[in-house]
Amino acid sequence: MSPVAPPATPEQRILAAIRALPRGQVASYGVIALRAGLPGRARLVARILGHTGEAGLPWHRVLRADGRIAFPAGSAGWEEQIRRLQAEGVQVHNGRVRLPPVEASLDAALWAPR
DNA sequence: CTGATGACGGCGC
DNA sequence: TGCGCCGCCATCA
Repeated sequence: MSPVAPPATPEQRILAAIRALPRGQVASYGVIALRAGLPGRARLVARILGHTGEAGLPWHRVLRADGRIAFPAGSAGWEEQIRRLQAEGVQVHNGRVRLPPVEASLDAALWAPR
């Protein structure tokens, strides 16, 4: 591997972070942004998801910070995401998922000044 | 350049 | 838990 920092555009790193989500595990937009090295860029993650048409991308494992589906309740995307999550064994109640608490270190990183 | 928009997020009530 | 307000960012009209 090259000893230098990974090239990758922000978009590439975000997509990589999403692909890295194990089956049956979920994460918020903010956490994905953190893992991509882009603290506070949750909205960028959302835009990428809506724009990319990459096949096989586990987009359904990305939820809002409060554990709810980002799509409007009742919409086609909303139902599709719930279906996919439940197919992986994720418990979804009324469009909401129990997210594991964010670690203090990540919490600090999120609030750290840029 | 200005204002609106969105698969967001934190905070207050 | 629910709802509204505001901040932040990239894109678009």
